[in-house]
Amino acid sequence: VGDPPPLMDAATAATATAAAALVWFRKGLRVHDNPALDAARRSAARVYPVFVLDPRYLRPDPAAPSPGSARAGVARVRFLLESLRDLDARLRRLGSRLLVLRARDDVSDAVCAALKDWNIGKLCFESDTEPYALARDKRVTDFAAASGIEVFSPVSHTLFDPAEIIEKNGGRPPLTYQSFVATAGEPPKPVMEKYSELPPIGDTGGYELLPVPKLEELGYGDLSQEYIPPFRGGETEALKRMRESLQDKEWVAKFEKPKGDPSAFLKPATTVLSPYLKFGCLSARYFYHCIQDVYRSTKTHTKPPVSLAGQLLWRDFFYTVSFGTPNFHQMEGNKICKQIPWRENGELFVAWRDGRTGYPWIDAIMIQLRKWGWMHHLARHSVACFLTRGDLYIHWEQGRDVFERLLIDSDWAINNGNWLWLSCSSFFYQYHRIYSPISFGKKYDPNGDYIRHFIPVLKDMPKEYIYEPWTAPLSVQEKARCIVGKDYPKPVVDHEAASKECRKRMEEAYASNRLGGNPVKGNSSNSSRRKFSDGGQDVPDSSMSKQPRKRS
DNA sequence: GTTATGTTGCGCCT
DNA sequence: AGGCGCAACATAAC
Ligand SMILES: Cc1cc2nc3c(=O)[nH]c(=O)nc-3n(C[C@H](O)[C@H](O)[C@H](O)COP(=O)(O)OP(=O)(O)OC[C@H]3O[C@@H](n4cnc5c(N)ncnc54)[C@H](O)[C@@H]3O)c2cc1C
Repeated sequence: VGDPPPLMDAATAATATAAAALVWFRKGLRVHDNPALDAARRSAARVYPVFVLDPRYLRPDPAAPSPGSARAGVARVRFLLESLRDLDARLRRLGSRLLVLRARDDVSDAVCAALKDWNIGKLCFESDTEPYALARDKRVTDFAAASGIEVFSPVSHTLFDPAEIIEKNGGRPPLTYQSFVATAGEPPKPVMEKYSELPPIGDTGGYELLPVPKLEELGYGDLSQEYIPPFRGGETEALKRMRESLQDKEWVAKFEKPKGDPSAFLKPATTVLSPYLKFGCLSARYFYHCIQDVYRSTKTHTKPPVSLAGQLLWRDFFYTVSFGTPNFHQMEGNKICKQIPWRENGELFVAWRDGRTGYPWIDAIMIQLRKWGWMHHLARHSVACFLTRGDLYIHWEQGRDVFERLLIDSDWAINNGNWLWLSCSSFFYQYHRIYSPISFGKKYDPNGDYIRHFIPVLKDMPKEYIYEPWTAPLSVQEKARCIVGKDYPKPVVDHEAASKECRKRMEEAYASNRLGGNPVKGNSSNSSRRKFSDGGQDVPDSSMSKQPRKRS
């Protein structure tokens, strides 16, 4: 169970020596538990720590629906730059520095050029299992192979190696959390050896070495303060935040995920370590390890899936399933995804995206997404359910795209996995359980403080009406200086009617998935069998109202 | 075939 | 704050 991978572990890698090693940072923006950096410093006399800026990720896109680049909201761009600045500072404390390169077009071209220009003998980078990353990295490793450059690419972004888990499970990814946990066992220990010095960087030839750019230098000039979330990027912040969270041992030991308050924003109910894990400012293995330390010091502690350690296992669960599932990020060609005829509706989609549905709970969450790039897990549930199976019946891929761009913790595997979950397309199928856009938030925050903070126009709406302002008498709306239909939108759908309609459509979609989608099992061999034996039992009519079971 | 299980619904009850 | 009925999905294990 605890066996280290047989090939390419840090010790093996360290035996080979090269004059110059290049450490390519992408995620994994940290010094602690960094096997790639560790291998480089042990095996080379000169180490070049490199990050390549991708203009498509960073350049402001004026056509985008909210501030940011085409691919990332400005909150995540800021978080990345802060993380790079911190990484540079931490490398400098070890006598090194971060070499920030700018890709002209393709990131892999820039890496290959540096490998050649600096005469690199060994390339080290953290393995990344996203399809985009696999394609990018293959271009580089192909070049390295052709140039005789040794490559070391350890798994250190996740607790486990997804490929290894899939192999252990008989070639298929485990599709339930429990089977995943049973297959996975205990994660490897983080590489935490302290050292005071890194090998110096070598000659960088004619390369112009610029510091990490400022947001303003990238063209983000007149940004309002509102787009500065209260979370700063970087490894230093990550370790500080983790230690603060773990300091309260009782809180850690009693952590039980569905019990948190999604409306808490001044002091969020969960750790908000997700953006740090996303960029690798914090090692998941180190975090997991520290949680286990806390557990050892308390009498009892909660268990997966609801415990804090269990949250990290969810992360690895989605990484593993996504790695082993072709077309994981879409409905088409995705074997684990229910085929559902989602509806096309640009107007409703834009209302959702821009926080103009007329349901303050939903809109406040979408505005928190746009401005902070982070919302509580259950808040994400609320808006994802509303967009898809709960109210609007719009494709989860459209919601996924919005989250992918705007979340500061935007993560391909986790985001897609959770959208599959919430839309009842995979993993979870109880489409009758629909979040109410009114009562769900109200039970945590009856006064509506969360709404008032993110939707200032509603700040004087009496609490009796703040979750349903369209029900407020006009005199109340006037007194609150918020006229529904003018200052704040009317609801785009009626939740009662819309959710009922959604249930019906889901039932139909599921029925046709059973008929058409699964012709493998239940064929003619048992078609002659009828349920005569049930004849004496009194089956309530309601249970018969659905499609008759056709098994022929 | 049947049965147990599954992180996170709502409304209503106490 | 927690328990219950509601209505009910899929998967794994037997
Ligand atoms: C529609 C939707 C989209 C999501 N998209 C993302 C995303 O792009 N990136 C992302 O990191 N999380 C995503 N999540 C999962 C979850 O909401 C966040 O990870 C969590 O809210 C982050 O806050 P935290 O760090 O305080 O979590 P904590 O509760 O403190 O958990 C600690 C860590 O565990 C991991 N984790 C927690 N919940 C989940 C989960 N459900 N699935 C996988 N890993 C989890 C995260 O890395 C998190 O940082 C999404 C959830 C939904 C419903």
